[in-house]
Amino acid sequence: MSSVQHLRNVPIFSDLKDSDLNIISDKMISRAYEKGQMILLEESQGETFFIIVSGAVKVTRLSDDGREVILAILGESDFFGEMSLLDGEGRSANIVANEDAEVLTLSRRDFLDCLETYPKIAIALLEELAIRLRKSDQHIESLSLSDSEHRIAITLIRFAQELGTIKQGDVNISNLPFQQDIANMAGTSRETVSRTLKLLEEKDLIKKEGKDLIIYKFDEFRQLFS
Amino acid sequence: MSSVQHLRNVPIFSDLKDSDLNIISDKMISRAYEKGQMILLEESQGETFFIIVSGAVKVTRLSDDGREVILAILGESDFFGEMSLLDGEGRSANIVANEDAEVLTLSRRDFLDCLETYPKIAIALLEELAIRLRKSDQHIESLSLSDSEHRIAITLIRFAQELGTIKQGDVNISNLPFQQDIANMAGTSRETVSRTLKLLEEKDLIKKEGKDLIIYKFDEFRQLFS
DNA sequence: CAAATGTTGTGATAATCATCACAGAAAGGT
DNA sequence: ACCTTTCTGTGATGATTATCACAACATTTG
Repeated sequence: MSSVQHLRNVPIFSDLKDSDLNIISDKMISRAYEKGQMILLEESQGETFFIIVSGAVKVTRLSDDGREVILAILGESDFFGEMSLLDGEGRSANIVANEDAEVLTLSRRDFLDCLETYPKIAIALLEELAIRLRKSDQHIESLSLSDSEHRIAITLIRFAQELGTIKQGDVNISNLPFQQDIANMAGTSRETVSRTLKLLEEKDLIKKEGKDLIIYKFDEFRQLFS
Repeated sequence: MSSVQHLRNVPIFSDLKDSDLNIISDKMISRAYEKGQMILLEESQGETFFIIVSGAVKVTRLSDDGREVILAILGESDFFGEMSLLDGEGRSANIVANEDAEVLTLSRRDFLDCLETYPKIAIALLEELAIRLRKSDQHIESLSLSDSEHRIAITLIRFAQELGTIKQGDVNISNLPFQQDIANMAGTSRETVSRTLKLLEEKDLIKKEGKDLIIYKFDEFRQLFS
């Protein structure tokens, strides 16, 4: 797929005319990372805007003693790097390739020019940030008042919404992340994830099948853990 | 103070010329709420943008069983209501007056017009949302991997940054929120807040004085709980 | 000012969950 | 196919912290 066609899939660019997309696309540089590679470091100045063409990355924060908190897992057509471009602060999170990943990059200068030239992009970006803020708020709520079973269930729901495919009411998440990653998103321990998944399976709410995980009756499941 | 002068203090408007501010200011309507009054309800459609002229509000989410999570406490010159205007989703949080409060409001239509007419506002708003997202990320990190003492300390730091006054290295927070509110922000129980404040006082890190709370050597304190 | 209401302090108890420890399973590399 | 590494399952244990219960203190209101 050409890079223009990729851009067309990215929400913040979807309103633009082909001619404009071409102009932007010409300024972008393609890069590839392999699984586990660090794409952006917390310390570094954020000077680049990234769009994911294929693969997936995780957005993390690391504590002093090395424990990792996963804020989000991003996939195809998602973007990142915009935060420090916008507010000028240093990076607030690390980005690590969670699978082999291919990205398009735009320099700070070109990105900000885009915003000025195409106000629609700025407004679409506002929308996207509002959505992210909303998700963060839900995440905070869940960490604040749920027990680990709820937090893990909610994490599964997030995965289902991002990476799942629906089939007659059930959702299939293929390539479920490792238990350790689920734990780091849900704010709990790896062992608790293992035990809880078993528990949810015993309750016939989910089913593990190799690398896949099926959530039965997704709507009811969501209801259950609101 | 005239409402134009208030707008000048609001970061997203600070770049505008007086003449433009006047135009916007004319479209705004002033409203007053008293302590405890609900300003925005979770269910309702968000159709209004708010700027706080005086007083303070809390941004909360309520669980089914009635427990409250406080996402933020906003004060003078802060604004809210923009999220559902931007992404069209229903409200994600409740807003309650935490003290008697006076606000200026702008209708959905006028707000969106503003964004189109003054791209600078859109960009400034992007900046602000980026800052909020950053704070949310920190909040999530702290909830995920700190014990209650750390979480409470971090909550105090947030208050200090929003409402504190510095005096030779120490920060004075006058009108510290109730322990229950601190607990709801820190994701812990009211009793634990009580015990932890006592503990921090015994360590000579803070001091309670009536309604005030002093954090000694704020920089070191922040260091300590990063 | 008394009564009522709201807020804080503190002990006792129990529940949840992290941590440690290790075995078994799966995946990757050569 | 074998070895190595990574991932998962599961028991035992202890620490943290929520919850309950109630007294003391403070603030509001009639």
